[in-house]
Amino acid sequence: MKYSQATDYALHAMLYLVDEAPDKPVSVQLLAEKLGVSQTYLSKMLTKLVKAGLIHSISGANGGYRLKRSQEDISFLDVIQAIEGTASLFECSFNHRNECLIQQVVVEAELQMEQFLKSKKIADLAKQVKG
Amino acid sequence: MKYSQATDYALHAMLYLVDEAPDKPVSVQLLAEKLGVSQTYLSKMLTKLVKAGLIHSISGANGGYRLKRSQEDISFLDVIQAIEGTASLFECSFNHRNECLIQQVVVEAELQMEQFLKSKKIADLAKQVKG
DNA sequence: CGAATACAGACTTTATTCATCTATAATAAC
DNA sequence: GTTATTATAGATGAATAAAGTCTGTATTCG
Ligand code: SF4
Ligand code: SF4
Repeated sequence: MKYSQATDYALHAMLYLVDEAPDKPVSVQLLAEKLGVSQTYLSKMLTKLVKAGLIHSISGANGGYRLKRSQEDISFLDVIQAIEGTASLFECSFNHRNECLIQQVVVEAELQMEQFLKSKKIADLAKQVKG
Repeated sequence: MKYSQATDYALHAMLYLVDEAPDKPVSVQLLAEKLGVSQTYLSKMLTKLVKAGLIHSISGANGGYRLKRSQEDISFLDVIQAIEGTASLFECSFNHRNECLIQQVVVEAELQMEQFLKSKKIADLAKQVKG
């Protein structure tokens, strides 16, 4: 049970954008080169980040990707959930709704983790890397 | 990204053992029937639980599985880690050891979840189901 | 217009999960 | 000691998901 590698790429891409893209949009070509992954593959993840409202895309020449929200607001949780989705770690086929105590325990546990990941911002990391 | 179905089976099996197996060992045959899964498949999970030290196995006629530790000590975390292992959710191929800030964040986040799962005991759930 | 860029869908390959089958080892009952 | 009953281990196959590629389309700048 692991995060997909796509999450790895997305986190690094965001880290790059936060760190190095103050004004000009960054193309997927450049990002893919930096991360050592193919353009078309990386573009799928960036598109997910766009749909999650984390970054903004600009078509056409000189286009690319740019942060959308204020940097300080983008958390690890935002990026991870954009890629991995928000489904629970535990989902049983017998859906004994509202009465599944196992599900309740796992969901609450996940909430603990999510709360922490929400408090950690990508920008904090970029600062640390620089300093 | 989800827990494997094996974890689902293992949790239900443990729940059964905690709830209904005070003295006599329970055979994999009975457990498999209760859970609606094949014996050989379920036995793999039970073997993992044995190796994790949660239950005890007895070969031969009238054998089966029995809880090992005191019931109250067996947590969700114990069962989940017995099946899923203890690897981190995030593991990057470039192993920039000790300096990977992303890894540090995720590991600490996991710790939050694990702490919660450790505090929740299987026995608590069995009680709730009964009452 | 033509080049550069993002986006979308079909497709392939690879890895993991899920599950079964078969064989072996241990032990209780007879 | 033989037999029935149980757990354990390993090989194998099927189903599903993840990882990655290819091709084509839409948008925008110059
Ligand atoms: S109680 Fe929850 S986990 Fe158990 S069978 Fe019902 S839905 Fe599934
Ligand atoms: S910093 Fe961490 S996540 Fe990033 S490449 Fe290094 S090991 Fe991988």
